Amino acid sequence: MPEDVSLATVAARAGVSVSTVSRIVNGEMRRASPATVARVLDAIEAVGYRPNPVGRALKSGQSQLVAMIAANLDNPAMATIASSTEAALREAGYVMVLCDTHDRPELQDEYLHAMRAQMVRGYVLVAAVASPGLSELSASGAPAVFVTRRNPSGRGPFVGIDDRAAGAAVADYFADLGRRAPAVVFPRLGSSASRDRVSGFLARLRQRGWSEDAIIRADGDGRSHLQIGYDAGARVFGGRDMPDAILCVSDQIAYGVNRRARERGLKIPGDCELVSIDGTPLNQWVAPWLKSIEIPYAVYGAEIVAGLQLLWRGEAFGERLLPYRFG
Amino acid sequence: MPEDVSLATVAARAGVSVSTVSRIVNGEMRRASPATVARVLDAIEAVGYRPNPVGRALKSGQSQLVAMIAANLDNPAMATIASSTEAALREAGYVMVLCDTHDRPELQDEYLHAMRAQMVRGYVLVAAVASPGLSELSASGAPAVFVTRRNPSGRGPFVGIDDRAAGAAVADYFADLGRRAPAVVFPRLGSSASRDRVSGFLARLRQRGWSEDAIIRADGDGRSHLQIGYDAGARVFGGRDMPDAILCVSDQIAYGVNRRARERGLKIPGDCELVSIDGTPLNQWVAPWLKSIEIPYAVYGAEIVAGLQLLWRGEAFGERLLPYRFG
DNA sequence: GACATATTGGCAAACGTTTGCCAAACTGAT
DNA sequence: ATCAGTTTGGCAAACGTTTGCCAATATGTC
Repeated sequence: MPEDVSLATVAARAGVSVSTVSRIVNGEMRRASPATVARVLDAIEAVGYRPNPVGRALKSGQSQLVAMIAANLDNPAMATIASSTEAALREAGYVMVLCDTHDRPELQDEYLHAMRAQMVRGYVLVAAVASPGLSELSASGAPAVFVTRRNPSGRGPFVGIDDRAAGAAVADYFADLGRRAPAVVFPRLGSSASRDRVSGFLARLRQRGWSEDAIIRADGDGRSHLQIGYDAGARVFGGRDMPDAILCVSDQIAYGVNRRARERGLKIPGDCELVSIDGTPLNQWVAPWLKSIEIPYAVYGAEIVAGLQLLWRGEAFGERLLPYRFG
Repeated sequence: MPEDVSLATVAARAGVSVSTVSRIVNGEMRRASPATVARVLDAIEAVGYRPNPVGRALKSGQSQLVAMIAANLDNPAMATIASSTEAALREAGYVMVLCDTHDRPELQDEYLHAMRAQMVRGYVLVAAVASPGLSELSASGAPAVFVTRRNPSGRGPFVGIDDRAAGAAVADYFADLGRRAPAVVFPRLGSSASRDRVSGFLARLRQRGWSEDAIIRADGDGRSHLQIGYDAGARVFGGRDMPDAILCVSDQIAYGVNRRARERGLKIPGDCELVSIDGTPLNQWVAPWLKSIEIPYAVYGAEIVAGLQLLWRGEAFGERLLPYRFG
């Protein structure tokens, strides 16, 4: 494998200059006679030339790299987003660099700097958290798409679902089902997504006749939604008013709540119905007791890349709310 | 944010040449007088200089990129490996590029080519599949670490567990427990890992008195272990001899088998004990009925990077078998 | 045949780095 | 004062690419 083939190799073999080869490689066919083009194409084929992305990046100031900065890859929802985005980017000729911030602002900033140094073409920020570097990024006008959570510092292109509507849909479901004591469990330090889901849920319940304090609320601390659910479950199931229906703003929170319920000997969904928002496919296998708003994470990738391409072309791209299913 | 600071910027400000700055940046302190060094360091600080990895890569022929080529990011085990590797690489000053092959050899080859073009420093191959490009890679002597599955074409540095021993441990567990009708469920097109787990399990059972055909075997097709388990479950539970203990070679297979058992009204682990090999932390939340050989995926990252660093230094690195826990 | 105008292709600079080599300046010994 | 040896620092080439500009050749018009 002679991996030292460059434009010069091809040029020498075809008996033309480097610039001519470069132009032909880049599709500028009318800058050379058909005969020359053919000769060059043959030479390219013969020596197995592939453009060097590094040389290109240096010259043009832009690499083919796209940075995905995600809060926590251990969350299956994010893993699916990463996976589908990677596929869509490859399809479009780009390469994905994956950065896991573990929800820590300093790490996020470190990555943002490192990625800028790599001259990445764009940024995909999944569940980004507020940080100085992020404000900088927003201000710089670099192509960035926010996913799941909206840009914490200012506006920015967004891919996600209508979180308020999703919350409201669950409220309707509970109400229509005749549940009397609804509850909601969410992370204390909420993202825009969590907040919107909760507020949509609460607003709709109020519309449908519940008083503010008839709705049980429980939040939890930390970055593990599993733990948040488990902790909140202790309070929810330990109080005097047992809920008969709980909205968990993520699958993982529902897993935590369910574990607590199990430990307390409660039947789910018999004693208390659980609904989550996420609906990853794994649920059908390991959590059949869980009803969910299913977010189409597997198609996020295509939407994200479409958004990036709009931004690259200088066109507007505000937000793209994807349809969810209540399954 | 003036992101056009280069060595030249610093050099101009410090009143020295570019080469001097470069040498100081790279720690060659004795090539300049202390006074100069101080001046340059100040200038670096003042203009906020950060070396440009692209220029560096072009000159040196090596980027700071490390390619992780993984078979399927939707599998939580792989997601954990990816996540921990990413953290360890960052720690060591590298940047991880993530490629998801969806278990398809052509895609794997496409990625291998693309990554070589990116002048990546090394390769991490998680559950790699045999392919022409992979043979080439092995032959080229590029730094590559194989994870979970051994190099399908030839030998190569490996990070994983002792799969045969793990299989044997489960056999011992079943035997000690007094189970009479053990079974094993595995993917038909097995990786080295699957094969070793199964053969270790079978060998130990034979040692302990089982005849070859007293052990129920069921395999399944396709790339989804969930589906494999579900399909195999139909056969296992539908046969005349009901197993009273099943080894599933992965968590996801166990999820599939369990779903089938549930649908048939079987009690797990009452009617039939399930043991899997993987033991991702999620099990404790959503699959308390499952006993597992717990593989420490979260520490794979550190091992992988340590292995890469050995390879980079030209030192030998055969294989690293990590301890597992039976929990 | 003279001239304008396309067409075709090469030269050279630039992107940010690293590094071999050479030159100046300094050190100290004679 | 001379010389050798060392320290200090710059010049310039190279990595692979892109692109503005200019030169040469070909084509067309009168």
